[in-house]
Amino acid sequence: MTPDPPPSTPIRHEVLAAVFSVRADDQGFASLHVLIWQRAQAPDAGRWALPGGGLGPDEDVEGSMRRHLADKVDLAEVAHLEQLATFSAPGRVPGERVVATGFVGLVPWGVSPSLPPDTAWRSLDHLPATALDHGRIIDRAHERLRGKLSYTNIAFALAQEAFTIAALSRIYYAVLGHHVDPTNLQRILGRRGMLERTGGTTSPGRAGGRPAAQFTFTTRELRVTDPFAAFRPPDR
Amino acid sequence: MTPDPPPSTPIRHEVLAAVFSVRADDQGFASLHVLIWQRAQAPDAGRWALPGGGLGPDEDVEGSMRRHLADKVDLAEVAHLEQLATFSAPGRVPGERVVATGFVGLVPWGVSPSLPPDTAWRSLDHLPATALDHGRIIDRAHERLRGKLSYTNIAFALAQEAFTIAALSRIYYAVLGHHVDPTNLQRILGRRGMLERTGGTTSPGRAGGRPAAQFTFTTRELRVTDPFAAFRPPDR
DNA sequence: GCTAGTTTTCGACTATTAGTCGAAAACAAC
DNA sequence: GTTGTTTTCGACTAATAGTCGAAAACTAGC
Repeated sequence: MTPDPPPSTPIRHEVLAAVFSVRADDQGFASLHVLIWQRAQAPDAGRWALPGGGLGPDEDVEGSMRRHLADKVDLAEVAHLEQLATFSAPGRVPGERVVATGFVGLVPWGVSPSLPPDTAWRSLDHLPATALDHGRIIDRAHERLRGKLSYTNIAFALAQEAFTIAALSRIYYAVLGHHVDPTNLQRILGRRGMLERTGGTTSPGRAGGRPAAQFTFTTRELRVTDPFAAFRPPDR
Repeated sequence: MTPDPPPSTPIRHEVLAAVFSVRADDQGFASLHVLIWQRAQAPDAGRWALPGGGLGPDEDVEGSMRRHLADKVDLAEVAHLEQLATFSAPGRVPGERVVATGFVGLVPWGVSPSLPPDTAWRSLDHLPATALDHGRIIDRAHERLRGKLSYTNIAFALAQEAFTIAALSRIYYAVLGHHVDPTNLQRILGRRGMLERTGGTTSPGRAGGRPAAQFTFTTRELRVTDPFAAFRPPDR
C-alpha cells in the first residue's frame, strides 16, 4: 500500500539571513536596506548573496545563524532575529543539494557597523542582481517584516534606543512604502502600551521647528497585539 | 578574523505535520483534535508521534510532507497545509542528528477518513504522552492556527463546504477556547467579503428552532486581511 | 389548531478604535 | 518682532466591534 520508505539521504543544511536596516540612501532619503555581500566564486560569481553558511554538527539553526552573522556584522547590533522558513527546492543550488533555513534580522537605524570589504547595505529600491534564490528569500523576509510591523512592536528593532515620532513614521514609511500619519501612529502605539516618553527632546534642525519629544519602546522583545477584538477573550 | 569554515556535515532531514481537525470528542462536544500515531519502536516506543518521514533526494519539504501524509490520511481531505518552522536542536532525537521541518495541516469538520490501525484523532484537551519534541511542535502549530483564525480566512479548511454560522462559531470556540458570538462572527467575516450564502438551509433538530441559513467561504485559498487600518495604504 | 420551547436571524444601540485636520506650541533665521 | 518650520495636541468624523433583545421559523405535545 504505502511506497517503500524513502532513502532518507543526509543533506547539506545551511542558514541564511536577510538583515534589514533603515538608513539614508544616495539621495539622503530613509529607505530599507538589506545586508548582502558580493560572491567571488561560483556559483553565481559576481552576484550578491545573503550572509550565512553551513549548519555545524553541534548547533541548532538559530545558533548557527548567529555564528555566521558574526562574520559580517557585530552581533550586538542585531536587535532581532527570527526564523522565516526553510527553502528546499532540489535545484535551488546548482550541482549539489543544499537545504536552507532563512531568517529575518533587524539592525536599528543609525548604527553603522564596520563591514568586510565585500559586504554592503543595499537599498531594496535598487537591489543588484542576487545569487541563487536569495532574491526570493529577501522578498519573503520583507513581507514578514511588513506584516509584523502592523500587529507587533517589532519596530523597536528598527528604531534607535530613543527616537521622535517623526523618525518612527519615516521608518514605517521605508518599510511599508506608504505614508503613515505621525499623530495616528503615536496614538495607536501609545494606546497599546508600547511607547514611553524619555522626557528628553531633540533640538530642531537649522530650519527651526518645535523640539520633538523623545520616546522609547517599553519592551525590547517581540510582543504581539491580538489583531481583532472580535476574537479576543471577552474578559476585558 | 573569521573562524574556520565550519564542517558543513550532511544531516538527516525529516518532515512532520500537526494535522488538526474539529470533531466530536467522547462527550459529543466539538473539540480540536490532532492526527497522531503510536510508535511501536524505539525511540520513545509507546508514545504518540506526528506523521512524517525523511526528506527524499528529489523533493522539497512541501512535496515530501504530502507524500508522507498520504500514508496516514487521504490527501484530498487535507484542505490546507503550510510550513511552520524548522526544529534543529542537536539533541532532539537521541542517538542521531535529525533536523525536522514542521507543518500545520487542516482537515475539515465532518470528514472521517479511514486511518491505519496505529493512527487516531486525539483531542488536544487530553493528549497522550508525545514522543520526542512533537508535543512542542503541536503547541507551536496550535498557536499559529489560533493567530491565523483572527486575521485570515483559514477557517475554510476547518469548516465543511457548506455550514451554518452556529457551526462556524463552534469551530472558533474549539480552536480559540472561548465563546465567539455568532452575530458578530457573521458580520465580521461578511464585511471582509469572506462569506457567501448558498441559499440552502438546514432543517432544525428534533428540538425545533428556526432553520439555519447555509454559508460558504468565497475563497478556498488562504487570504489575509490587513489587521490595522492605521497601517494600510490610504487609497481606500 | 394552539401553546410552549427552541434555535436562528436581524436590527438597534453602544463602545472602541482609527483617520483627518487645524490650531497652538516652540523653535531658527532674519 | 516677523516669517517660516516642525512638532504637538485636541476635536471631530469614520469605521469597526460588542451586546442585547425582539422577531422569525421551526418541533413537539396537547
